[in-house]
Amino acid sequence: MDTKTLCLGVISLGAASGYEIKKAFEEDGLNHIYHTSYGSIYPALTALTEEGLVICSEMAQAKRPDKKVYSITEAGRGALLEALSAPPAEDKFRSDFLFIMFFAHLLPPSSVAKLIDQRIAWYEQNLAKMGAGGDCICSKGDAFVHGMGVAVYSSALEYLKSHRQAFLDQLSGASRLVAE
Amino acid sequence: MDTKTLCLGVISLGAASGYEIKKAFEEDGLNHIYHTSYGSIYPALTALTEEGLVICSEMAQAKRPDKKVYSITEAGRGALLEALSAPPAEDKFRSDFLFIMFFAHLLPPSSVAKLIDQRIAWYEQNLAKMGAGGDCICSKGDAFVHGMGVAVYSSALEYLKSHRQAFLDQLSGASRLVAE
DNA sequence: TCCAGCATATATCTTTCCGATATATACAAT
DNA sequence: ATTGTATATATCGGAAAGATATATGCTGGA
Repeated sequence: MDTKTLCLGVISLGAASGYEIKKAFEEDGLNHIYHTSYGSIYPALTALTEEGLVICSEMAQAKRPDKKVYSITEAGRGALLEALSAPPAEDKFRSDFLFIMFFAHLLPPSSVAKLIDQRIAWYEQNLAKMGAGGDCICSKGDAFVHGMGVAVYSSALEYLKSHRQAFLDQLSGASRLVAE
Repeated sequence: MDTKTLCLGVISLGAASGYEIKKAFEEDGLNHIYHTSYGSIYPALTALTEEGLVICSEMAQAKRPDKKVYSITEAGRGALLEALSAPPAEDKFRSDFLFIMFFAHLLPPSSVAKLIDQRIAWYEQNLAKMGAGGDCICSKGDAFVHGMGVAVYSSALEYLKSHRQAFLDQLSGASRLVAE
């Protein structure tokens, strides 16, 4: 999914600025689904405007920097539909945490324990936030995607809680054997 | 986690060529944890060699292209430990599938159904492969990471199976209302 | 009260990375 | 015989990520 499609999708739910698009991938419903950056968004919006897929209305704000609000055009809706209809690329998941866990035998068990505990706390915080369900830009698919996120995070949390101790025991057991 | 660290990690488990490093991120234990490409690996190996973190022994193979096997040095082990000790960056997850589901209301319900079914099949295949547990480069953390992967994929699969019908009903219900 | 920090808002620059492609060969299957 | 797959390295071009620059108002703590 290229950045242009990501922007087009958000704008299809309502006119938005580059700044608001970024927020949608940080706090609102698209959080955890996809990420993008200003370095990609602003050039994408320029390109979309040139292609006539969005139109830009510059809003001079009294005491703020000017805000450029983009709205989708009919051609834009067509392009979005086409992009969404293409066979989806495989999920791309990269986790520093899991990579480090893979090499946990190289680290002191106390560091590993700390990382796992931080991770558990992270899942708990996020699940609490998701449960509250405050932020969302509320498309139809939102509840479905959101529910899947909650299901997956819950199972990850449960796994960490229930396997933490055995894993740490295994690690210190192994290093104890080496020391003997 | 930059590509140099990813390569260093794999090489720390045993001497490997660029080709074998790539495979470790496709089929062996690091699958689903991180991805990388030849375009990143080969330059990274050159840089690691120049920095003295790995050494390269060129293996002339009779009837195959020469194979460059890289081994980690003591300095390399130090650099790896340092990189693994840094606070992990947040997971980066990007899913075309979930992005499309978020905009499912724009697509014909039959297309959405097809995508979900393909997804269910994908999880089933992968879980079968992971259950068999054939491929792994077997570090100590391998079982822990592998188990977490199985837990998460299982819950995703269960979620899709149990919510598929209600979601599709909701989508066609909504479009029926529009048509009336 | 003052100043730090945060939120709003756009833009660009550099480094890194991804995907595609080129090259070469052996082996298996059709 | 020919197609496809596996082994193996290397590089190019375009896309993206992350950091930084700029400007300003609001809020909260020292």
